Amino acid sequence: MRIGEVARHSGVSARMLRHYDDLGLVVPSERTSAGYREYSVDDVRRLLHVECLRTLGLSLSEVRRALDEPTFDPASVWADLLAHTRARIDEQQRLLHRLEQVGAGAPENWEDVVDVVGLLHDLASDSGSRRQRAALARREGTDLPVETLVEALFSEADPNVAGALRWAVARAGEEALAALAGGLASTDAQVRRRALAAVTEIDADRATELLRGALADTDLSIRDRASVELGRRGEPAAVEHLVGMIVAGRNDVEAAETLGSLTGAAVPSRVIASALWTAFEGTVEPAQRLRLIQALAEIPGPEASGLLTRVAAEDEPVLAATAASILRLNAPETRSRRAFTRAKPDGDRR
Amino acid sequence: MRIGEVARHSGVSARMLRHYDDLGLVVPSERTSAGYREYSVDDVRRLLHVECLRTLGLSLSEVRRALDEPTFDPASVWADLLAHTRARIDEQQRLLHRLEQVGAGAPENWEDVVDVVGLLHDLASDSGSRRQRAALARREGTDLPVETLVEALFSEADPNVAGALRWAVARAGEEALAALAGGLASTDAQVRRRALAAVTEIDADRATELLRGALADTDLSIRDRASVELGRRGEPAAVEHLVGMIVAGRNDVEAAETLGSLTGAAVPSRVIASALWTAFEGTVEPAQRLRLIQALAEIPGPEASGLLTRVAAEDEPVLAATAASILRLNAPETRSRRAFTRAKPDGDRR
DNA sequence: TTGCTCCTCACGTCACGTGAGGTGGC
DNA sequence: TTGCTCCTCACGTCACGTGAGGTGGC
Repeated sequence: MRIGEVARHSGVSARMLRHYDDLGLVVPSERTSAGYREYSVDDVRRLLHVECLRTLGLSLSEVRRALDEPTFDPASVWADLLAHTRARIDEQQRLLHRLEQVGAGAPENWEDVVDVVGLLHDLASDSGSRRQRAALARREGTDLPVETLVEALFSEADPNVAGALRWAVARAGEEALAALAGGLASTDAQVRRRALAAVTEIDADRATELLRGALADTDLSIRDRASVELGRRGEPAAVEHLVGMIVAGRNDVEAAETLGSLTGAAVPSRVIASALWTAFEGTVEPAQRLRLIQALAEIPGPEASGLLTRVAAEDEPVLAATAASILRLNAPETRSRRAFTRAKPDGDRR
Repeated sequence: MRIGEVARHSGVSARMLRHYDDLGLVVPSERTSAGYREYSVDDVRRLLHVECLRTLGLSLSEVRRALDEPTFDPASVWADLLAHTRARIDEQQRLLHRLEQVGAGAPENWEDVVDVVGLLHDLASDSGSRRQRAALARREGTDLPVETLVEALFSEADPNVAGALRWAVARAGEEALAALAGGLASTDAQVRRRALAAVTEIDADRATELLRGALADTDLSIRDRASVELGRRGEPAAVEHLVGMIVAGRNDVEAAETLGSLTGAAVPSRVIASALWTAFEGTVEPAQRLRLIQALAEIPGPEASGLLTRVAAEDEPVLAATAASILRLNAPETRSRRAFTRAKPDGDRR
C-alpha cells in the first residue's frame, strides 16, 4: 500500500505518516524504485497499534518505547497518565466554574470582566480583610452573582467576613433564596446553619417558608434559630418549639421574649399563656418551672397574670415569691420604670 | 521597575515579559539609556490584567484584542470558551474512563494493552457482530473487567449481543454481582431489567439475595422475573407473587410450573395448594378461576387433588370438567404419557 | 499529454524554556 | 575588579498543517 491509501484507511494524514517515518515509529518496510513508501500489512498493523496507544494519551515517544523497548512496563506510565488526566479534568472544571461565575453577570466590557475576576480572586484569598473587601465591593456593572456570594458564605469561617457576606447576600433579596435553599438542603449542618443565618436577614414570604422548613431540621441549634426568627415574624408555628427551648433552658430569655412579641400579632396571648402553663404542669424540675414562670412575665393579658397569681398563692416558696415579684413589676405603675432599667439580654438569665 | 523585579512580583518569567513586549501586549513605556526595559505602574497594571484574562483561558492574541479593541465584545468569546472547556472536560473524562477500564486488568505488556483497547473499541462499535465477538473474546491476560462488560450489557439493545454479554458476565460469577447490584439500583427500569436477567444466570447466595430485593421493584415485569427465578431456586418468598401472576394471567403457565417445582423443596405442597385455593375463593372471574385450577394441576400431593375433586364435584360445568380432566391426566397410569406429550411452553396457555 | 500521486525541504503554529555571547551598573 | 542584571538572537519543544518546487505512473 502506498501512503495515500494507508492515510485513507487509517485516518492518519499522509503528513503524519511521513512524520512517523522520520521518527522511526512506523517505517514502511519497502520503497519503490522511485522512492515511494510501500506499507506492508505488518506496517499497517503497527500503525494501528500506534493509534490505539495514542487514544490512551501516550506521547509519540512513549508509544515508540512501548512498541520497541521490551523493558518499558505499562505500569510505569499508568499512574502518570491517570494522575495527569485527573489533574486536567480538575483544572478544566475549576476554569469552567470561573467562566460561569464571571459570565453570570453578563459583563459588557473587558474592564468589568477583569474586575469580577479580581473580586473572585479576593473572595478566595487567604486574607480575611481581602475577602471582606471583596464581599462588600460595589461597582456598577461588576456585581458578583448571588450564587457566588452564597457559595463563599457557606465556607466562610471568619465571623466578620461571614457578616459582610450575609449583608451582601441579603442585598440581593429574594433572588438569593434559591441558592440559600440549596444550602439548607446540604448534608453539612455547618452549611445549613450558615444558610439559615442568611435567610433570617431576608424579609420575604419565601424566606419565611424556608424558615418553616428548617423547623424540621435534624440539628437542634438550627431548629432553635428558625423558631426564634419565625416567632419574630409572627408565625404561630414557632410557639411549640419556643416553649421547648424555655423548658430545656436553651436561649430561654430570647425564646420568652419572642413569645412575648408574638402575642397580639398572630397568636392570642391566651393561647401562649396556656402553652406555657401546660409545660409548667408537665414538669416538676424547679429550674424548668422557674424559667416557665419567668417566661410568663413576658406575656401580656389577664390569662398570664391569672396564672402567675395562682402560682404566687399556691406554689412552693421560691416559685411563689418569683411569681409575686413578677406581678409587682408588671403592675401598671412599675412597667414604665422597668422598661428603662432592663437592657435586652442576648444570652440566658440564670 | 526593571524586568527582573516585575517578574518576581508578577510570577511571569522575564522571558515571557520580553515575549509580551515583542507581541505588543505589554510594552514597557520606557527604556534606560542602556536599553533596559523600565515598567511603569500602569505597565504593571496592564500586565496584571493580561494575566487575569489568561486565567479565563483566553489566548494571548485574544487578550490583546480584549485590551486594545473597544469593539471586541466579551460575549463573542464567552460561548466559545464555555463550549471548548466543556468539550475538553468531556474528552478527558472519556479518556480517564478508558484508562481505568484498561488499567483494571493490570496488563503486563503493551500487547495486552492494545488487545484490551481493541476489545473496548469493538464493544462500543455500531456493528452487533463486532460487539458480540468482543463480548465472547477470550485471550489470556486480556480479559475485559466485569464492570465494563456489565456496563455494556446495561446499554445493549441487541438480544443476541446481550445474551453473549450475560454469558460473559455470568462467567465472572460472584465478582459480577457488585456491578449488577448497581444496575438494579438504577432509576432506569430498562437497566434494572437487564441487570436482573444477568443476575438470574448467576448461581450464588448473593445473587439470590439480589433477586429477593427485586421483589420490591416498582416495575411489575421485574417483580415477575424475580419471582419466577426465586421460585426456581426454591425460595418460599416467591409464592405469593407467583400466585398473583396466575390470577392476573401474566406468564401464568411459567408461574404455575415454578410453583410446582417449589413443592417439596422448601415449601410443603400443602401450603402452595392452599395459597392457590385462597386466591380461587377470592375471585369470581371465570378466566382467573380456570387458571388457578390449571395451576393446581402442577401441585403434587393429596391437598391439590382433594381441592380439584371438590371443584369437579361442586363447581360450574366448565370448571368442573377441567378439574375432572386434570384429575384423570394426573392419575398414576397417565402421568408418564403426559410427560412425553407435553413440551415445556414458554408463554401463556390460553 | 494530462491529472493524479508521491517525493523532499521547510516554514508556521503556540506559549513558552534554555542557552550563547555580550554589556551595563554598583 | 567582581558578581549581578540585563540585552538580543536563536534554537528546541510537540504534533501537526500547509505550502513550494519537482517528479513518477497510468
